[in-house]
Amino acid sequence: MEQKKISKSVLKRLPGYLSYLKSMPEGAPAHISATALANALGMGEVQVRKDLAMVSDGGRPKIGYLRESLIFDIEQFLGYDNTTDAVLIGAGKLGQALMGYKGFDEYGLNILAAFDAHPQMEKTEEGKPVYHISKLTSFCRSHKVLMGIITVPAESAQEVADQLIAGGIKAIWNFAPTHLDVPSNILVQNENMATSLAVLSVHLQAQIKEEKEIKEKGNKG
Amino acid sequence: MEQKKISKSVLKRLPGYLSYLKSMPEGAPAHISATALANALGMGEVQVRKDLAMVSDGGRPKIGYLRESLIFDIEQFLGYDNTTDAVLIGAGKLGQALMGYKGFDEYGLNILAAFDAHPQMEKTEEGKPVYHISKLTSFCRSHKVLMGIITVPAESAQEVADQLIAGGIKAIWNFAPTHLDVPSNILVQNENMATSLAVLSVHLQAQIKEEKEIKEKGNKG
DNA sequence: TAGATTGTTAATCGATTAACAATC
DNA sequence: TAGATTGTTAATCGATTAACAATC
Repeated sequence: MEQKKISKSVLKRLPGYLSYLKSMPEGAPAHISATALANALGMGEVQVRKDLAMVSDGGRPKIGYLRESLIFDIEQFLGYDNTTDAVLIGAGKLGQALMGYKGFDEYGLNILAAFDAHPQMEKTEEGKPVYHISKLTSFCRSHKVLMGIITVPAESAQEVADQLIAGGIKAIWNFAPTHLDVPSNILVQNENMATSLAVLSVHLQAQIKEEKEIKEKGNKG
Repeated sequence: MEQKKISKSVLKRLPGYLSYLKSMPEGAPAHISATALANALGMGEVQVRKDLAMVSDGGRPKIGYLRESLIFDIEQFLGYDNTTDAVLIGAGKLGQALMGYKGFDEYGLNILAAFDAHPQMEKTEEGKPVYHISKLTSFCRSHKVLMGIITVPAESAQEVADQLIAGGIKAIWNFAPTHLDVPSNILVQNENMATSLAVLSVHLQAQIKEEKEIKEKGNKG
């Protein structure tokens, strides 16, 4: 391995391998082949092998990869070993759901606090503080926060992004369904439900159309 | 236009255009050029033009596309005009957040009911019924539901998917962080937070490393 | 008419897949 | 040894970008 530049497509597949590997029972064999992984996840085995080559220092022919070190290598590569502090803006339902999600630990993500234009409470159920949005920029600066999670309505998202950037943030996880304008050194990762829905919707349309055609043929025949 | 087969990459960009177009104020000009759209969304103008060509029946040189009909065309293409009924399984925080999200109307998505292994309530805040999971398959069949939204923990996701498929569902929106094994005619769209987090995490790692190097250089110099 | 903008055709780029040699 | 599996090199595929002709 050792830092060939990784492509985004590969990067996006790594969490899938990781989660599958971690979900395997203790009793499972210590080694796993790319072939087995590929079959389990419904992927091509060559692709899996190439992906793994990017992060691991190799498997053994006929045996495969040591599961334990594969997990370690992927986690290390993804930076799940060192914790990232984050703030979340918008303590609505989605925001609260994210604040309450225990699983983020596993990804090295630690949400320090929530911010809201109209805080309804002082602390979330999990005991994380909820501050007024006016404190956002200074909080980010003083806590050296590098990541912001935006769960406000689309209208306020750009404004929030600007404040985050003013606070020194380098990456934004954007759940608001809108495009954010940011300097080129800031990464915006859009969690866009609309995108997924589009894919689903178009698939269903095709399905419905297909069924209708079959039915019509049946009636005529 | 007229049904050239659309690629997934194009499909995924359409909601972005749509949302931008819809967000424009009433007072804005009736026409918009691909160039303007591209600049607003930080994309290449050729790409935008090609994408629009897939769904619209053309703009006019020097003038651009009629905004109104572009919106109509994209919505039609994405099937947002006819409503899709869906069920949601897993009435936890995320599930409730999705149940309560008003914006799905806009995408033609209508969540009929929620199902849970241990229902905590009879109805959600929004008045949608919450049933025991044992009713899932028969409900899907009798209501001819085509889409299932899975917001249960990873361990139970496959089981839920199987029940959905038994109920005749054709598309699954999967929020559980796990791979689902399904027949090839069923579409699974994974809403995978882990994927996004991986991208963000790797970006931040690179940022941190870069900063450290600059600082070290500064100290030496 | 001149020029902005469209749509198309060709060139480039990147990612996936196939073929094959290396190895335990 | 034989064969499963790895890793690499080459071929294919698809998507993006560039160049350019058409048009209002």
